[in-house]
Amino acid sequence: MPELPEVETISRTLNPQVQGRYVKNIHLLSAKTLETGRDLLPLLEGARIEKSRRRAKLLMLDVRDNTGQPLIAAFHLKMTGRLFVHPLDVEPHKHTKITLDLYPSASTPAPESRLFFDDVRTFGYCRLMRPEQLPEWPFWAKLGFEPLEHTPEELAARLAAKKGRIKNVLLDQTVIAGIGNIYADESLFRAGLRPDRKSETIPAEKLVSLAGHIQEILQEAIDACGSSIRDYRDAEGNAGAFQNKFNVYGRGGEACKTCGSTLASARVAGRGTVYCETCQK
DNA sequence: GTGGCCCTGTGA
DNA sequence: TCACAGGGCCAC
Repeated sequence: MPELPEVETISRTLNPQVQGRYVKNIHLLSAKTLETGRDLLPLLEGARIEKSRRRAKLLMLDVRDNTGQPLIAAFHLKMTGRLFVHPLDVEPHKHTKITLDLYPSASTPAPESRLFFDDVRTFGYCRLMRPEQLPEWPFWAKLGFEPLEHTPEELAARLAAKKGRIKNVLLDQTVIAGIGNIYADESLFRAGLRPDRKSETIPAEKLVSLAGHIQEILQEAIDACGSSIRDYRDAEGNAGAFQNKFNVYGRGGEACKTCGSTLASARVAGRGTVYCETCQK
């Protein structure tokens, strides 16, 4: 469930709790959660976390390993992944995949807190890599534009270059990165476009308008600290508030907030999709 | 382009 | 009991 605004919120709330901390006592409770970098794991013991950041839906930890070399831990939370910093008396549970202790300095004898990676559905993963290995990761290499770091015109040009149903295009991470099911549906509603409308039938200016709505909605969601449907929480355990502003997502069969007609439910791009047949053409 | 798969919890 | 939640990947 975490999409761009949720991962951005997690990164922002996680950063003050991990920045400059030293890592020890790493516990990998689920071997498959660490997709790559098993060989690099010993270098994390005593490593220093430089900062947390986000690219697409990936939460990235920039680390300096115990030999002083840069290392990257990239987490994909998929649907139910969570990153938390807990007090030391919190124990790992059934769905805890990774824990590591955080020390305020290299010489401090006792840890101050513990970072948890929990994931009920176990689709989430962590990849431990050298920075120079990032381009060799196909998913990373193919990631499209960051939607908030380009103009609507630039985003629209990307959208125009990809044929097919517009919702499929929005969910394609190689076109624009970071949009998931929620923000795809919400953006299309604001832009007045049906999710199954073919992108090649949409006029250029309408795609620019859609791109503007995508930026607007992602920014509003970041300002609201994301959307909490059931699982999502930020790194401090707080729920987001943007779910209260949904126009369509999760509202199939309810009244359109604009025109009052009953919102339609469908399957587009293999995902549950809600839209208004009156407002979206 | 579409649908199955990974996986668990939830709600009808 | 079973459909559904769905990101990304893979086979068809």
